[in-house]
Amino acid sequence: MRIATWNINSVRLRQELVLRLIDETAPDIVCLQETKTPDHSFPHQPFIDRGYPHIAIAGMKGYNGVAVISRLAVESHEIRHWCGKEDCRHIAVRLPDGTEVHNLYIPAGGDIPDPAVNEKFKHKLQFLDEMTAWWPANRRPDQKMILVGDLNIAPLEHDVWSHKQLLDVVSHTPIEVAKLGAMQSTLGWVDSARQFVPPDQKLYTWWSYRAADWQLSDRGRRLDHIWVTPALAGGLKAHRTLREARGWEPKPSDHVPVVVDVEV
DNA sequence: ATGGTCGAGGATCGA
Repeated sequence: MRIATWNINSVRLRQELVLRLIDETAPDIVCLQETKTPDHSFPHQPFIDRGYPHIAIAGMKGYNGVAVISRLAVESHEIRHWCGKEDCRHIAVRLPDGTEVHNLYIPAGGDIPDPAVNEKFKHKLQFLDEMTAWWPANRRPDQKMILVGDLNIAPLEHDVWSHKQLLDVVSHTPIEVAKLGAMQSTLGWVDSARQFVPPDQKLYTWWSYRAADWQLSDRGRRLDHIWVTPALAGGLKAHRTLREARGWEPKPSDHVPVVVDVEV
């Protein structure tokens, strides 16, 4: 199976770019985050026409939103809620063979890395805590599962352009990294990109819109991830981070797709 | 140290 994840930052504005990803990489399943549209205005038809008729979405007006677009049959889907909010950050699909794909958009967390003064950061940490409790209570490491999405955390030193300068910047603070690590440990989730790109090598999936020249400054972060359970880890075959998509015209997302091949 | 740019939706808010 080939699976892709991409924070698209408005699926209506960038549906042509999603089709370009499909044409260039031929994934079986595409997971999107920040679709930013209610379900009634999600653009189903372009994906159906491309051979991806199995679509599961959880959208809302203006913010967040996740979608799974598949050319493989999907047996069922489930929209999950966290922190008492219905804010469209998690949709899971179950394939006929029992494999589950969990598509996540973890809260970004605002600017100030202090839960006492920043409600958004508090929400991010609580979201991680709730998920960390949920996985071992509801799923087993021997179940075939893929967790993808914009996790809004760059856990490793070389997942950011400057480890030192980002230690107190939300997305790379020690408390977030520790909580993401705790969630990863619950089922022994394997970080697929780092199975192919050594941890001492820089790897990013996001570059700010605010840079004058994203390529020149190259101040990126690896916020987008594909994890698999131990049951699938031995089947990992390939990984691509599509850095070039940061320059796709006319209006690139600030995130790029990550694509993984895994035997299921 | 600061400000820089996007998208949604029609003023700010969130990233």
